[in-house]
Amino acid sequence: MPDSLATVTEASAVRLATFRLARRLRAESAIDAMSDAQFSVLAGLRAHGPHTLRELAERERVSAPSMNRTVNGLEAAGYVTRTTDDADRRKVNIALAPAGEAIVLETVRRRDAWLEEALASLSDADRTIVSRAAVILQGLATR
Amino acid sequence: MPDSLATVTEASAVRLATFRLARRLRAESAIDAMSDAQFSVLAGLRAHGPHTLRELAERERVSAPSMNRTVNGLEAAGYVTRTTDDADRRKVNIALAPAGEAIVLETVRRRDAWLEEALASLSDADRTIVSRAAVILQGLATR
DNA sequence: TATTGTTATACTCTATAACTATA
DNA sequence: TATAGTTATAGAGTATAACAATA
Repeated sequence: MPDSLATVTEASAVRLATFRLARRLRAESAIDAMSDAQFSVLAGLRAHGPHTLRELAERERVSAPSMNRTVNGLEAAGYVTRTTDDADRRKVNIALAPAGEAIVLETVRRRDAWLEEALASLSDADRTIVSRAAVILQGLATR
Repeated sequence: MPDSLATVTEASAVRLATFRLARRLRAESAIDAMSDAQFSVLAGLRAHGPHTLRELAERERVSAPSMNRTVNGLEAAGYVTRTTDDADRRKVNIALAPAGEAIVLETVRRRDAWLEEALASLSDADRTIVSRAAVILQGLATR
């Protein structure tokens, strides 16, 4: 029943706008060869500092073996470093390498540049609405 | 808008809110076993009707062989149907099966239910801001 | 014995190259 | 010859089960 698609509720309008904008922003990246999974790990390390493998796996809601593979790729590319923990030698500390930080910063710069240009096309009133909504929506997502 | 520092901050806030909300909403799904790639195809068929393989691949910005595999899985699960086009027998029409439509509707229902509850916690003024922002942001994402 | 990380194995999604069937 | 779809092959990300090292 295609007619039901015309009935756009407030919630579905927010859902559609969120997914479409996220998809558009995700396309702006410093490196085509970098997967979402890899970038998410780099961004997590940039925002929250070094993690053990287990901590990274939990943050990304992924299994430890899966995270191990992703970290293997990032390490091979020189984006992260792996060092055994001195206090507990079972643990491995995974930290952002300079090349990894550069990727995060450049990707964020590109995404914000795209958004900046898009926002510049709006009226002052619309920009104010978007700015306020960003604060409100972030509160909803993290409550 | 001359203040470029304020502009960057505004863009960053929109970017973070968008990614966090999208991630939170994506977690609400009818079936754990369904991947994002599979669900995106079903949602596209639901919104825009039957597609050829090539059309689906272009819509999802994926190669034809990759889409062929995804469609194979969806067909094996009974979520889509494949029928040879009568007018041009090289083409295959891929359409949403009832079971596939049920998955889309249930996932959308869960996501909107989560969002409705979240929006219900807001003041009327904040809700109005979010509703108006949804329209504005969707315009930006699809321009 | 419990925890941390890794390896073994398998399935999905991604790609490019090459093939078949049809126009 | 050109187009639509599929198959062949390979790499990355996902999982669970099993293992080694360490606490």
